[in-house]
Amino acid sequence: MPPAPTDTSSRHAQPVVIDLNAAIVQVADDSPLILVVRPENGDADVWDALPFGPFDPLQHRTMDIGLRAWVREQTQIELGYVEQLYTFGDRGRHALEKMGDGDHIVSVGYLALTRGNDEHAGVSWRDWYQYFPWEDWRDGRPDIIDRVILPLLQEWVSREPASTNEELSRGRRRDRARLTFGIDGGHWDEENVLERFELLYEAGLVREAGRDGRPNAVAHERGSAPQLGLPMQFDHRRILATAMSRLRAKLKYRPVVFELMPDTFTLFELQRAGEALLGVHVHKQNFRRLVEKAGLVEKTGRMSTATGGRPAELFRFRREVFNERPAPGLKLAPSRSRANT
Amino acid sequence: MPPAPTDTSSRHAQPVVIDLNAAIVQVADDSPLILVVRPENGDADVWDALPFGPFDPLQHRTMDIGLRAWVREQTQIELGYVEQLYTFGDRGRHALEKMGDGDHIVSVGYLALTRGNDEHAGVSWRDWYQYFPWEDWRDGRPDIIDRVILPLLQEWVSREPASTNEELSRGRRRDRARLTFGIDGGHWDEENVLERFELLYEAGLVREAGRDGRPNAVAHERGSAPQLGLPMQFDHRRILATAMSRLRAKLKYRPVVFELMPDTFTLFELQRAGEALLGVHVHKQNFRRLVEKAGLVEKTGRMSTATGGRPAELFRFRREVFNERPAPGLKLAPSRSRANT
DNA sequence: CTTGCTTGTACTCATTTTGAGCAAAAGCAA
DNA sequence: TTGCTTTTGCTCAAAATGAGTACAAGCAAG
Repeated sequence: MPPAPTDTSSRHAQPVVIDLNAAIVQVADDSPLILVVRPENGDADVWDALPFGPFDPLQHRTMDIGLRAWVREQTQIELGYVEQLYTFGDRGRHALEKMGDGDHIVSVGYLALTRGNDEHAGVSWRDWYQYFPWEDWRDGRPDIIDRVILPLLQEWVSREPASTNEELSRGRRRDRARLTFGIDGGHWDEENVLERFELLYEAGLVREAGRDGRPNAVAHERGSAPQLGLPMQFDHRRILATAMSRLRAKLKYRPVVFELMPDTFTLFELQRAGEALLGVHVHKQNFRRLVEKAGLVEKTGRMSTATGGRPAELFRFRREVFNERPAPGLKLAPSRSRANT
Repeated sequence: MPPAPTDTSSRHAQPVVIDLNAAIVQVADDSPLILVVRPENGDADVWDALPFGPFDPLQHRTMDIGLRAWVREQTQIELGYVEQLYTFGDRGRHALEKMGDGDHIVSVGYLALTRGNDEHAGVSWRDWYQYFPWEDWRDGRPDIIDRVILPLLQEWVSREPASTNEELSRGRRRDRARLTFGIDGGHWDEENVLERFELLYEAGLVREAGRDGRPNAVAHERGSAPQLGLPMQFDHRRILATAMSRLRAKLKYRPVVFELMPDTFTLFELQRAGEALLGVHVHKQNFRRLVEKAGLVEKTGRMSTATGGRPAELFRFRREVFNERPAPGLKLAPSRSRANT
């Protein structure tokens, strides 16, 4: 077998430790829930964290296996769908407060889906919109956007440094705000969760931004820092944002919702789950047309009477789609009008 | 600032070394080229490798920066677009031949795009279809598929173990072959580069599969192992497959082709570049309708006479699209008929 | 300097897909 | 029965898509 062609002289680079972070998602009662580790003593100064654990290549052949192992240990949860998100060297630029020169940590973010699971010592499920209140448009445009975010972003836009290196960057801040938050004429794209969070971070509007020396100008001027969603430890809210973006995108071209659904469900329940994740409403009749035409579900013959109106047929996921064609997802297009729930 | 909530008792996990692997792509003369490191002495037994280098968190703040640094050093190339692909613990299951228990390597794959660049000591540009001959459908279905791959896959399908754990896995192999290679009735999806490579790997049909003890049954029975594309060192061909999949997908929803184009170009040149990457042909008139309607390009007023027929207008990329809407890509749908080139 | 060859560019047209609304069906409760 | 609620079936216009036809504009050979 051939030897490595490039010389490996610089192979004795700083050894690092690998950390696996998991955004574990569940949907219950129309709410997307995320598993977080919370301070035992209810200390409000201690922020929530995503569960994480080390990766030991000696014990586990792959990182996926390692992830499943410590999640099982820490939380008793057996993960279903698992997908790698992104790897940050030294937790990316969202560095933690201060660490010795000794331990360098590379963290790998994961998205994992699971069906209904109860709480367990030390961990709890939280609606992910508590961390991202501006991402839930199911009851119309969240007013935290107009009340808090936009004014603060305006300030940030107007503080744009006069001369920047890059020629084209004039009005760059304004453009980014318009694109990500869809203000004046722009369109809200529910997939841009990460872009929006990064914008808020750069603008110094989220609590986490205070840590790495970024001047939280706006907040300080006002004396009272606005709280834009609950903060999380390290760069965990960023990882959660990545997970949300990825999941919202994937939903549309791969049948991942079903990983979050019980065995049987009504079409409307399925729709609600999708909407919970996307944070928008879709047109009901078109939704069922889509799902049925795509052959994603099949009737069970049984009915659900818990609807409050006409009983609904219970469906189940057609696993066969995997063997038929490159399995599609729910091409959910948010409905403009809120007419048809 | 808050301390980590989960106990970090197991923090002294095996330290590892981080390797960054880059799939650096360029398009020239209708060929997608990939930068590889080749044996100095022309030794045929030494396989090509992707350029790679270590990541040292002490020297570089982020992995992207580290990547750019050693690429510049090793190859004099200044990378433009860079995107992280995937991280393998211990190079994933495609382990290298044998390594001491000491050094555990985690490798992070990257996709990078660059405009025309010349060769340089130790590295050279190769058409990526040399590694994946079955992926180029521009001159119709490549006959390596019918001549070599399908017969071998048939054998593999028929060798499917009679009783497997999973209930549903009867005929699993047949289904996978049908889905990924689009045989009998299936549809060829040019994005499934990785899935196809993994299938061939599992079936023991690529040279790399021999290394990790997988019985290369078919090849051995026949005495002459068929060569399905050029092999690469380690799991580099897998990384390249990942890069191709990602790039082919991204092309359709983000304006990444332009990272590979010269300053000005004709619409047909743009089309050829897209086709080279996708490995399929698209309908010419519809292509220009798409590109112009999407506002991706603008006229320069100048003409190109190098067309061989009527001179073509020269266009340039409209950078403003980035500031207008979530910048779109070329929703290239392969044309069924090969009528309109 | 006209004919033929090649490629660019402008339109057209049928089919599908998409977004949105109307209306009947089927349960429950007053 | 009469409302009220939700499910489900269907229609319809607008937009997007796939595939042509036709003509324009250069070059080269005769």
